[in-house]
Amino acid sequence: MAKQITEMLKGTLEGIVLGVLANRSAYGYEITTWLRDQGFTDIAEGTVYALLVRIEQRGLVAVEKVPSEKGPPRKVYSLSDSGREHLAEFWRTWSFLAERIEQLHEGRG
Amino acid sequence: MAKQITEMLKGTLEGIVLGVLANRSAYGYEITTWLRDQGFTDIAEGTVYALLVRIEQRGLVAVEKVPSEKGPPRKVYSLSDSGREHLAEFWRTWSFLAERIEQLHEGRG
DNA sequence: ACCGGTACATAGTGACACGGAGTACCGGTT
DNA sequence: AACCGGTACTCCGTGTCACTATGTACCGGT
Repeated sequence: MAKQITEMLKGTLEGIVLGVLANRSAYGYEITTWLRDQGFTDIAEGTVYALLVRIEQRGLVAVEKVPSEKGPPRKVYSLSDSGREHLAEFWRTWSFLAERIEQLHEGRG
Repeated sequence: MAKQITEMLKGTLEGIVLGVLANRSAYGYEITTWLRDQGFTDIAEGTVYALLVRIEQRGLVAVEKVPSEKGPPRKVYSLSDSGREHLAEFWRTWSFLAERIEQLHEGRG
């Protein structure tokens, strides 16, 4: 699972994170841990934080600072309306791409 | 707003092209036309040519120059053994990613 | 002579994941 | 008190990739 996943995550990681936030609010460290548990073992911590900053600046998420008993305060992100729309668009784009790739995979290319 | 597809194609477009070449040899212009027919209307011609140069330099494809009746000579690409391996790895990586994203989509995130 | 379709090439730009390092807060061990 | 590991976030530099824009060149038909 070498370098191919790195390039594939471009564009999809944002959708994944938005998808997670669609289910429940979460903070960066939590999301990183969740991704690792899902098998994305190579995802860099910095990558997730940078992504969160980006989607916050675009207004796709709202942030709330919440104190933690175990360390520095957490930045808890939740999906905004704009983020929900963006996520819907992501699913449409993803479906389009996945459909065609699956066709190729099944040899009907 | 098909800017999402631009980022999503990073990493996947290479796999798509390799997938096409797994079925039959093809040249750049032909591949571009095929992609457009498949619905990838925004794929730039230059993108495909640049990709082909890249995978040729990595030894994933072999090239043969073939004269055309309608224009300049075509560069016909065919998959090498190394390319076939790379494609297999692509399918593994893709399946891994697609599986997790589909789970998210179905709300089991 | 011109135009449109065929066919390939490439320099510059922007977006994004990654590697690596750093800051800070906390509880438990020594 | 000093140290360490887990928690939690930040930032800079790098490489890769698709896109934009443009250019070259070959060909047949008008």
